[in-house]
Amino acid sequence: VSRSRPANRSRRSYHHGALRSTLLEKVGRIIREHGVGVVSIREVARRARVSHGAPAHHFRNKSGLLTAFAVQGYDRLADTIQSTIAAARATTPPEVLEAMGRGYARFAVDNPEHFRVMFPGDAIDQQDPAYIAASNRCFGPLVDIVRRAEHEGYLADDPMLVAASAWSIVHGLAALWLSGRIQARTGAADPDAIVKDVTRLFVASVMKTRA
Amino acid sequence: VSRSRPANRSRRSYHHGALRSTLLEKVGRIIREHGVGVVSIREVARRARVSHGAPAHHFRNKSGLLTAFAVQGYDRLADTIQSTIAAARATTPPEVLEAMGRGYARFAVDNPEHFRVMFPGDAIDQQDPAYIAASNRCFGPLVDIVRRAEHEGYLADDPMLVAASAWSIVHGLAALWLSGRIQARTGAADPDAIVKDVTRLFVASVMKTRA
DNA sequence: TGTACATCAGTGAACGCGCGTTCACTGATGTAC
DNA sequence: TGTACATCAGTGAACGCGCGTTCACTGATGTAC
Repeated sequence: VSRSRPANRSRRSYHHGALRSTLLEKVGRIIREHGVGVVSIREVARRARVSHGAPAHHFRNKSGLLTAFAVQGYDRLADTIQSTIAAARATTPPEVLEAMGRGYARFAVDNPEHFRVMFPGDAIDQQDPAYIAASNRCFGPLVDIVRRAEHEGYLADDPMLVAASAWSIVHGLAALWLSGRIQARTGAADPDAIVKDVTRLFVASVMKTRA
Repeated sequence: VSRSRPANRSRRSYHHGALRSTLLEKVGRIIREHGVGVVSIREVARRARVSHGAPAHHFRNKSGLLTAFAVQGYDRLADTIQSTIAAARATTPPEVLEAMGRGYARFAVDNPEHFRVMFPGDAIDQQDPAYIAASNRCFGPLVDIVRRAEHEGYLADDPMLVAASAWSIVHGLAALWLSGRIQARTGAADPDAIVKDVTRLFVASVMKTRA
């Protein structure tokens, strides 16, 4: 942001100042409004009120733009999971696992535009180091908690199987919710309620007995 | 297929004979090779060796083409689930539910191109009656089996909650497998093995006690 | 404080491309008589 | 069996469009002295 900003703020400065983050935000809006297939560099630039050549200074190409958007999504997912655990004051493995599931689904419902890009991921570069790192920040804590659960005697099954199952159930629920299937089939209107019920059912079933 | 087909089969007849099903098959190939975003009427027509105006005689427009492809997917999904139940000679609710889960995942792994179009479903017409009917053929049996399970005393939880959870876990597992996440994280190489483990874990947990 | 200059960030024209849809057309088929 | 004709299915030209990428450019910033 320029120090010498004139009193008349409608005079647009030649340099945008925060173009990178603005472009990512516009990507999100376009996906939310019209779907991933509609995202184009030119439309993103148009919404940011910048020439369509400008994004090239921040993202090598279209794939780079979408990959950066997915990375931002992973960062936010990791944050949401952590803050959900903290807000629930969860400490035991069942409490933590349930909070993680709720955080994951919460993120998907609140950030459908990120979730959609992060997951099938046709258009993004899965080799990108920032992408790999951000993705690891999400999966690491899940593995940690199931290992801890096993160590503390909460599990009767292989911890990696439990991790894969936990991830699957919450991912599937989020994906089906976003595509409108859960609402259509069960008449559910509140994602939080069904997320809570499903995660509770799963955690209670899998961690029923403490050795 | 023309009765008066000439001996020289390389002479292409003006009428294709089975263009509709050929076009759908080409859609599948394109998605498998390059992703949903790459499907275009012109490319589909090109692969079917037909002019790009021809598809309009079978599908109103691009959305109609993709919707028809999704409908075909739902039909195959319902068939796969039924035949998996039959092949396993499953009769009790836990056996049937587990077989349904395996069938669902089997379908996704074997028909990723259909699965990808059927689910986020950005590009398809969810109001299409054929679409709604085909989709119902898949969900109906799931509701039937959880209701039966409840009636026979296998469930401690609300049957619709169990149905939503079952669908979620198997859908999430399939989606994560198709996006390569499960393989990357667990080192699993055989989808059947992990599908079997996950469905068993779920069914055994949820239907543990018989009232 | 002032000046020169390198670097950064955004411009806008140009390129070549593939797309969806429409439409007048024509070859092939099948049916009525 | 033969003929007329309606209907069906595929053709290919034309339309207008938005796209990604490149590139010589210029305005703005910031740093060295």
